Amino acid sequence: MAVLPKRDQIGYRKVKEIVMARIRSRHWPPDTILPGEADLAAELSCTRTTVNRAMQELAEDGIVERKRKAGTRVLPTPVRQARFTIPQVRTDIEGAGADYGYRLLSRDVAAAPGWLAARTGLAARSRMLHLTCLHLADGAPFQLEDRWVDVAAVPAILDADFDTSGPGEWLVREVPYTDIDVAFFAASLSAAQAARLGAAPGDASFVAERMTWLEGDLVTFVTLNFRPGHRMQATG
Amino acid sequence: MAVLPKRDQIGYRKVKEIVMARIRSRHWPPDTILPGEADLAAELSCTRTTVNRAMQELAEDGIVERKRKAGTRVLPTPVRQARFTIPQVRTDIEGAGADYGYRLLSRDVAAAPGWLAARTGLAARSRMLHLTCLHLADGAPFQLEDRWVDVAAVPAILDADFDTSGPGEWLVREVPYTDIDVAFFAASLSAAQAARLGAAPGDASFVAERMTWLEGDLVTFVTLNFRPGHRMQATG
DNA sequence: TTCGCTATTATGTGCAGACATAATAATCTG
DNA sequence: CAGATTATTATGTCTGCACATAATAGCGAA
Repeated sequence: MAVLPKRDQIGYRKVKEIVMARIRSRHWPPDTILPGEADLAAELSCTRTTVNRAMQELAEDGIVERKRKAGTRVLPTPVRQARFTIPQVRTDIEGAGADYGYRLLSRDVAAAPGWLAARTGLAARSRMLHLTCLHLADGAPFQLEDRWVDVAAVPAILDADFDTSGPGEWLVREVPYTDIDVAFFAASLSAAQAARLGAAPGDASFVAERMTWLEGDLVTFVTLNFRPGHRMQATG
Repeated sequence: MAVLPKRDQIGYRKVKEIVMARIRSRHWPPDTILPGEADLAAELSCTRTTVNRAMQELAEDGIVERKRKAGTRVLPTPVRQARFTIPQVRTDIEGAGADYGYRLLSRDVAAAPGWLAARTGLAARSRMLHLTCLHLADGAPFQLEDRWVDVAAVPAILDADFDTSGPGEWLVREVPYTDIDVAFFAASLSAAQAARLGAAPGDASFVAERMTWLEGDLVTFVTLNFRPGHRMQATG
């Protein structure tokens, strides 16, 4: 049997491509107001629904800006956004083909320190579980984790056993959350941190800091120090 | 006139909310195969189209995984992704309410160095424009830019004037691209870098490294050293 | 049993039409 | 003419329906 001829109707992907090409080629330079969805649909002989989906995605991608009645405008400098998967240390390590290892370094319950309360809006005397642990890749120190968990928000945390696997995995499995804030920066390792990571004091460490929230209340605050040389990749 | 009673039909946002809530509450624990779109549509009294849109977005967000015939599965550890806008230094600085300043430090044309060719797949002898410049916030050094541009890909770059504004802005305005790779890491500042940034040699600097491509060919490679203390925020 | 075809089924995408909503443009009014 | 009101218009979203496509499950033949 002959292969059935593909229906050559135009789809939203194709529409996206066409519009992108026109924007890139300066056929529609920055700040241009694009033709309305109905016009484009007519030109490309598809329905407005299809054009709409394409345009919505272009808006999501930061290529255009849409406003009712005002129309769709080509953004001057494409506000391209990059995405990265929020680091999960076990996945990171195993994804790189290395063996994952873990060690609990310390565990204690204490009142939230002032700097933490100030940064997160916690009550100053909140009871927190404070954990530090080390994640290893092929036996070598990879990441140093310093975590605070609000006991009021997650009472069960006190009964959890973190001798053989980290609190991150337990939390992500057991505790719901609605929002995450992440920040990245560089810091010099203290003597204590360097010793844990098998690096030299003062070495530059890539640091991820994460706050996890459930409906506006802090669940956990964690600081992750990576071993010197670590790179975080993203793609736009 | 009385306010017209809002039609209380259910929309895709509401569907997303409901599904999210059920997943969070463990009503649908990880690895559950959700009811089919048709069933959900019936339960929520909306159409399959609406449910479909909601589920597509949940898949985009990394909450569920969808496969034809196999159905929609709740992911075990929500592969939440964070997005950040690819740093554009002027926007960053002005967005923080500071005055933007700029200085060109050096400009020369040279063959691509070996490490660059190796990392980008450029021909080893490609002619490149090499620029270094400094971006200032309220007069203080903020970011040190070290950029390579492929002259073959962007011939007009040789005629551009980078005395008063940076190559990043010129490129984003004039040159189309299709892909961006970004990497972030921490590095200790060399003596020369520290002098430029008004910091101390050995200080930890947050570094962004960016490769920009047009249909598989490198357009530009840039290394951005931020002043010590800089934080990059993202939100999930 | 195992290979290979076919039927089934859940998601993917498109069409046509309708009404909702936001924001601008046009018009009316003092 | 300024300010308020109304009309217009582009996008936002939903309803129903139809067919496409991928992947599994089930069946039959070697």
